[in-house]
Amino acid sequence: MILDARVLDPEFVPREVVHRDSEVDALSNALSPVTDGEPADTALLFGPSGTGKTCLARYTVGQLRETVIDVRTQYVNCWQNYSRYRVLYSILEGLDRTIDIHRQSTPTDVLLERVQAYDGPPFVVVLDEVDQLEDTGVLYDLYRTHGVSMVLVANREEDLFAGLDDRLVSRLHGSQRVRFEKYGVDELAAILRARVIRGLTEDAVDDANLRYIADAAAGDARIAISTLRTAARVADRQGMDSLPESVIVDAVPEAREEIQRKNLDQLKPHQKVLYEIIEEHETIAPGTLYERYREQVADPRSDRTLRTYLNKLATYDLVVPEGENRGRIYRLASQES
DNA sequence: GTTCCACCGGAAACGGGGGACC
DNA sequence: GGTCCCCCGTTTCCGGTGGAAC
Repeated sequence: MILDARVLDPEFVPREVVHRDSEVDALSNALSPVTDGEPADTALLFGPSGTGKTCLARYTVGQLRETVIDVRTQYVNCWQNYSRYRVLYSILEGLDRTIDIHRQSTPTDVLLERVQAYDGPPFVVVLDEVDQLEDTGVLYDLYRTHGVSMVLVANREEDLFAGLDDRLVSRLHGSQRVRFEKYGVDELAAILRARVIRGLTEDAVDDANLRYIADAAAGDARIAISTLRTAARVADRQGMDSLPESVIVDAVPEAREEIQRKNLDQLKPHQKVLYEIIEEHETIAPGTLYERYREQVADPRSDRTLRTYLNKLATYDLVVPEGENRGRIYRLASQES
């Protein structure tokens, strides 16, 4: 039943972007100077998870490469590349200039010098999840680098600007902003339909079931596509030639669990211990949490490190901190009231 | 109103791991 | 092989915040 599994991959960039025409136009306009060999202004993409920001950024930059011969591009995920060093290294990878750079011994300044020495055609850098950067100074570095144009992707404008250097904030003031709203059920169903046409056999799933998936995903395309993929995999394994409603209904919670499992798999052992302690209690105060943690591990980390871990868990949407100061408690995101 | 205390997070220091250089 | 340098995860230190207790 599955003809092309890549289409159901969360990273897949389709040949046509559905229901985001105005956003594509806005980003294309922002990048239009590149078609004349000039650097473009910084573009900022904001919106909740699963609204198509990353997909649209990759799609638009891909289109640019098809129409402009002389342009270079690089995609950097700031979640994985959160330090100044890693961002610069990743950018140099896009320029094929990492030969003789050693990740353990070459100073950051050398990487920056090498980026700033770039004198080729316009270079467009997409910095995804840019609000996850631990050192945002690299944005100022890049802003001042001639020939480099940035597309910054983040969930919330306030979160991004809160962490930025004042000089950069004022310079980004006039930048092109593209805002993404959650998809409606019809829009999500159309996105799924486009994937079904390219990835599954004809009539593998009817419109009513696609709308069911779209409705359950609550505006999040990532969850919708994950649900479709989970259902297709199950049906394919069982030798079915279409997706029955029962398989789709089961796939809805499974897809959410799969996303959560993937997040859990990325945790370090000590972070997992914290997660499991919070899981055991409905809610838990920080002091008690630290105490239980120290009881369970042989080589406990300091409380300060635990606070860093807990912030990480919150960023992964696994744990929710509630209240301030002495009233602070932690609970699992899946048990949110 | 004042003091105490739990909690948060920034900044600087520290140390491990790893590569370059002699 | 020894030394130097670098990044990065962690620790230490500490000031800020705000609710509780007096």
